Amino acid sequence: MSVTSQAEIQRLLLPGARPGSGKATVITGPTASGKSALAIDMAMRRGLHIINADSRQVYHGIPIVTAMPTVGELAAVPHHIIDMLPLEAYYSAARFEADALQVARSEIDRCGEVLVCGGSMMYVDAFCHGIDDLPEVPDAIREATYADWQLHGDAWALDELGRLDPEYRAVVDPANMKRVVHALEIIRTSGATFTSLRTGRKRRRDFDIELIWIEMPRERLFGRIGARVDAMLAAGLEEEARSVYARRGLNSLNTVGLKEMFAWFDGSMDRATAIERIKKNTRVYAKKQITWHRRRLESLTG
RNA sequence: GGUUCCAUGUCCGAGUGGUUAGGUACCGGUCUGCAAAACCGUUUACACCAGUUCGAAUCUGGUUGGAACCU
Repeated sequence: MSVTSQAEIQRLLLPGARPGSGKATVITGPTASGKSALAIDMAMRRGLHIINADSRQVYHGIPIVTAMPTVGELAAVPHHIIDMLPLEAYYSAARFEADALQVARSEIDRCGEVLVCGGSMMYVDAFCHGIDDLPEVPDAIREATYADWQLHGDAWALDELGRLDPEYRAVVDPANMKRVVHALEIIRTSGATFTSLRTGRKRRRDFDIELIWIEMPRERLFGRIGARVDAMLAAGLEEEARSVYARRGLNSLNTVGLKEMFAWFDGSMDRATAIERIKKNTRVYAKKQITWHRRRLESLTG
C-alpha cells in the first residue's frame, strides 16, 4: 500500500541533547495507513536502514497477519528487529528500547540517520523517551504469581497489592487485573515497591528525533483496513493461522487476525463472522492508536 | 378485497400506566513493560396523528408500513 494524496503527513521534532549528533526519523500512524511503504521509499532514496517498531513483526512465522514487508522489500532495504524471535519468546517495550537504541547508534555512526517504522505506540514511545528500568520478571515468578491469582482471585490480588504497595494500589485501575498482577510480579522480583521503581522519568536522546505521523480521513482508513484484510485472506491468512493454531495460547498469537481465525477453527464462530470481526477489531485497533497519539501530542505540545 | 399479527435506538432485544433493561455497533477515554494486550466511559428509542389520564412505549380510535392466512 502506498501513501496517497489523501494522507496527511504530520511532523514533530524532538530535539536531541547534543545538536548535530545525528537523527532518527520515526514513522508511525494507525494500522494500514501506509507506514511501511513510506519508510521503504524514504530508506531507498536515502540509503537508510529501518528499525521495526511493531510488536508482532518481531516474531517469525506470522508474516501475513502482521503485514510484514515482502521478501523483495526486505532484500531491498535492511530491516532490524524483525522476523527474529520464535513465537514462544518473551519480548517487551523495554527490550525493544534497548535493542532499537543499539541499532540506532550504530546506524547513526555509519551514516547519520536511521528510520524507525511501526504502529506499536508503546514501542515508539520507549524509543523516543525510554521507560523505567524495571527488573525483568523471571518465568518462575511470573508463573507463580499468575497461579496465585487464579487460585485466590481478584480480591486477594488487590489486598496483596494494598499490603505490599498501598500507593500503587490507590492509583491502579482495580478492574484491570493484568496490571495488578504485573505489579505483584515486579514487587516479588525486586523486593521493592512498584511505586518506587516507577519514576516515569523521560530520557532525552543524544540524537534528534523527527516523529512522522500519518493522518488520514477515517472513512478512507477504514476502507483501506477492509481491503488489507481481504488481501491477507487472498495471501493465505487461513493457512498461516492453521500453521500456528496448536500454539494459540501464546501471547504473540493473541493478535487481531489470528484470534478470530482460531475462533472459527474452534467452531465458536463461522468464517464470514470471523472475517467481519477481523475487520472490526482492526478498526478498533486503529482507533486506539489514534487515541494514543492524540494524548502524546497533548503531552508534547500542550 | 377480508381476517389476524406486528411496528422500540445502528442492529438484536426486554418492557402491558409513573426510577433512561440488557447486549451490540458507533463514538470517546486510560496506559512504564507480553500493548495488535488489558481496562473504562458516553450517546442514540419507543412509526405517525388524535384521544383517555395528573401521567402513555405501555390503554382507545384512526393513518402509514410490514408479515401470515383466506377469497
